[in-house]
Amino acid sequence: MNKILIIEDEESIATLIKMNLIKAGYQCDVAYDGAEGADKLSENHYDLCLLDIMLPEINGYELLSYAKSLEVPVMFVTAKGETQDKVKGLKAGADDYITKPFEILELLARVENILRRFHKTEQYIKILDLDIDTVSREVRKNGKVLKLTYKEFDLLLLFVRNPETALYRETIYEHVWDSPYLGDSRTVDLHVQRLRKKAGLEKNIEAVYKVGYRFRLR
Amino acid sequence: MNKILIIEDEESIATLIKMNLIKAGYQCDVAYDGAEGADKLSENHYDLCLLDIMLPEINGYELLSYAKSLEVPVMFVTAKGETQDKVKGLKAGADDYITKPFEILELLARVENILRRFHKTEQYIKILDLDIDTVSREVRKNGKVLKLTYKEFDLLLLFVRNPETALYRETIYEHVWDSPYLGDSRTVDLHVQRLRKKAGLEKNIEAVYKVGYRFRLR
DNA sequence: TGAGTTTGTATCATTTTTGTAACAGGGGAC
DNA sequence: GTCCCCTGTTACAAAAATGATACAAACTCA
Repeated sequence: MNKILIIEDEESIATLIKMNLIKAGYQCDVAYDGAEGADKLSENHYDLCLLDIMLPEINGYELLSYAKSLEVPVMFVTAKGETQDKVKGLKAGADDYITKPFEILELLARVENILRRFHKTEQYIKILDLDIDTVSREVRKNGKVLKLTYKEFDLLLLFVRNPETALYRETIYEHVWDSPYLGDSRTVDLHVQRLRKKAGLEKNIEAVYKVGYRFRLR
Repeated sequence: MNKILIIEDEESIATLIKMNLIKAGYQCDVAYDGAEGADKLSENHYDLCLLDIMLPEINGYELLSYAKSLEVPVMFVTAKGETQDKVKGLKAGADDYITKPFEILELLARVENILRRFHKTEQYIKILDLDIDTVSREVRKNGKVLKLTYKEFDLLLLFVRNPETALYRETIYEHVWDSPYLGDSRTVDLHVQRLRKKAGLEKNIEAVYKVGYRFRLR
């Protein structure tokens, strides 16, 4: 699961980006100023940082070098016409930049591109006898398309991106349902059963007693 | 089929790039110096030009402006450490750059990215049994002109430019209506129905439950 | 101005997804 | 070995999403 930090002081833009990234299957945090951004960077591991150059308090370049020191790839988000900033940003080591206003499709393409470059994500995932296309949201097993529902697909993605990992129900719920887990619900279990059955993963998704489930590759 | 011109004097590198691009499904020409490059650019239409900066005879920047005048996207190929060149290249209008030595996967990703970005300005698109002229905004199906409305045309364009992709309603709305999607509106759906009917794409535009729609080529 | 288009909302029918409940069975803890 | 909690399974009903149709507002073009 890829985690992206958005550092952007304009709330509407931050929200727009966040919504779209979440839809595309990423996990997102937002920081509204440089200080908050630096805090979040130090507290969590992120796979990518979208960074607005013009920020209150700490400016973008300082944050850039901080992120780089943590080996987090950075994509600059610049306002239109600030060509000098683009150049400066690239010199300073940003991995990409995008100019506001931008097409959401372009943003997604660039995000994917960066993550792919840093070997974090792929459009196609081949695992066991499954071929997963994360862009078309299709899964094939031995060439035959599986009819997975929205949640089943997200659940499968979580498993294949975290193989051999004991995933807590809480973790699963929060990733797939994107809302806090209130405990005491069989929802996750039921979806796991359905996924197991549809994808023929009875042997590969195993229950971990009192924890949740684990995806086995063997 | 996308056609790519590689202008590169080092034969081993040119061959390596060519081989990989062909394998990835592109059609390739190679020019070994600037003069040959300029000739080929004038003789054929290319969708992308990969351009080495350090060339005998004509240097990369002159070729860049020539390619730009023909509206051919250009990606600079620079040797490592030539940071100044990167900056200069971007300023001069290159659409992307890549540093030697590079990962083939990265090259392919970047090529794809550029083509995706520029595909949007292609005048003629032939797909399935449709002929689309993006300038006159006319669509023919088996030679017969379809009477599409403004929004229907934009919607069709979005689909044909993103085939086999699960497009979210948000994405569709923001692209075609060019304003933020506020959720909970059947507008996109309705336009999809109309487009399906008028263009006879009932089989090709399929609903992706809880997501939006997907354009199928098969 | 007025007829014809285009566009978006509202409504209803149908299909699909999702989550709760209830019960059965099995694996740990002791 | 026994008991109990946890997980597997099935059924069902609520909720949500999509397709289809009708209609009204907005816009176009003569």
